[in-house]
Amino acid sequence: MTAGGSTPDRDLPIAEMGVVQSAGSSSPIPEATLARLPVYMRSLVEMADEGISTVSSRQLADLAGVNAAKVRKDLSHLGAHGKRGVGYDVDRLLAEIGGALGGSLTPVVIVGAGNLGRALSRYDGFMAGGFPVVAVVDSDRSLEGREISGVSITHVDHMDGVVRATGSRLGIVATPAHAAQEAVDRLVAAGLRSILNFAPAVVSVPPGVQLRKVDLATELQILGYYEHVRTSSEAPEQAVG
Amino acid sequence: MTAGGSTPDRDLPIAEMGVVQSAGSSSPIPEATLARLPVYMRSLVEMADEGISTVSSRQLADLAGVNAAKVRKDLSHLGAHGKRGVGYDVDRLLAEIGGALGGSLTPVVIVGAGNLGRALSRYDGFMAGGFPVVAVVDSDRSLEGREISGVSITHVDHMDGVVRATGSRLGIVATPAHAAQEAVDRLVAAGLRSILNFAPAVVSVPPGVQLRKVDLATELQILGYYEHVRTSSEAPEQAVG
DNA sequence: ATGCGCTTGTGCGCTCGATCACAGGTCACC
DNA sequence: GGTGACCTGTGATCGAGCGCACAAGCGCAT
Repeated sequence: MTAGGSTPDRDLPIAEMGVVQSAGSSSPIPEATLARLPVYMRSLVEMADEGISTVSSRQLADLAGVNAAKVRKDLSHLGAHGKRGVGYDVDRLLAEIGGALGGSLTPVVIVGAGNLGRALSRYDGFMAGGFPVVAVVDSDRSLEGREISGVSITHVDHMDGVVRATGSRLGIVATPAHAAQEAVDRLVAAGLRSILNFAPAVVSVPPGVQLRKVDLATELQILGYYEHVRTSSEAPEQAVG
Repeated sequence: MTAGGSTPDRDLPIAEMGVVQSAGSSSPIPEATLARLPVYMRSLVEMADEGISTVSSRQLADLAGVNAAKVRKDLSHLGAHGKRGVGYDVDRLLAEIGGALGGSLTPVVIVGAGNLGRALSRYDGFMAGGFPVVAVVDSDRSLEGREISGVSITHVDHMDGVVRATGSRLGIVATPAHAAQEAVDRLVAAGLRSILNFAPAVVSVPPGVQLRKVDLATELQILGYYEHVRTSSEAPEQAVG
């Protein structure tokens, strides 16, 4: 592929991060499906709690706010076999989704004990989802030793030891933008391969490391755009009286 | 359901929410582009601070971590005209992106003063991005009057008045899952048309209301999947020494 | 036992976004 | 003034995901 010296507009390579290839063992679940599985899971847990044992794609679709065909196609990726004319077994479905997503507990380390870091450390949803926060590190030595919901803050210089001692497998970056790249680098150096970045900064990771981004300000700006468009187009009609 | 006799798999209608149609006045910027504009903006601000006055699509692409062609196509949606052979004028580009995204300040109201709500209220990135948090409401009366970074908490029953008094245009839902739908309903009733939901729940809104979702637990579960896949495929080689 | 209604699983066409490649325009330098 | 290096804007191609529609399967009522 254009090996020689041509390539007019070649741009930067950019480590592909669409779908992790890894050793394709069992299931290459598409990203879009992956993002919906947790939503299905929550609905299924509720149903299980209510004693419901069977669910149709349509019911699940309503609860999850998506299309029924999409639900079926999503579940087909799990090798989940529902019964035609009946539906899916709630418990079995829960087990299958749970199995696909990793099942057991996955410990998390959070970098940055500022507003956001502290809030995330205390966020019940993580623990409930099987992601206990087992470590919090920060670059501020004055925070060292302070406790957040049972976890004491460690200095970032000791990250390697903390990650090893706690068995952390997922890293969350909740630092200011200017510290994000270093935080990520340190997490990678400590052996982590999956990182969630909350800092409003573009960071790069070596190939093989999964990096996802949650950009709070950007989300608001997107909403702001629609709000802006709406008000702009409504303004002319506003002054009626 | 299944009222009529036809429509084999008709499923629910689901209020379209792909691209807001509104009165298509000036620019139907695609979602994907929209999500990148704030990233470009941050890079451009940095460049402007450094006194750089011109930028090529390639440079901007490097800073934003994307493809140069994508940058050009994105910017073309703004009617942004760079000079061939030269690049884009940084200041002008900033003005154009800012204009497209809404420009001026857009006040935000946050529902839910728990861990997450408080953290978001204090999040500098919002203010910096032009989204000052002007109101925080909660259903817990014991929090009433307490201050968070200059804003005092109001009871949710007074939401209408607070929204009107503060001129809030964007709503953020940071409640527990079970309270999310009601929070959204109240925001809509108060006249807001753009809502960002942090609660891990599926909520529905009437047509014409923009609803975006940030699902923290889901993000972790997606990472957990990749981590799971990776470790599963590496496990066989693990037991050596 | 048999028919009928309900539900799954999936092939198909469509839309959207990403990337490539190139023609057209601009500037600097000689 | 001419030439070459550089950069933008965009048409074309490609792939992913979505929704539809339907054939195949299952269970209940009779």
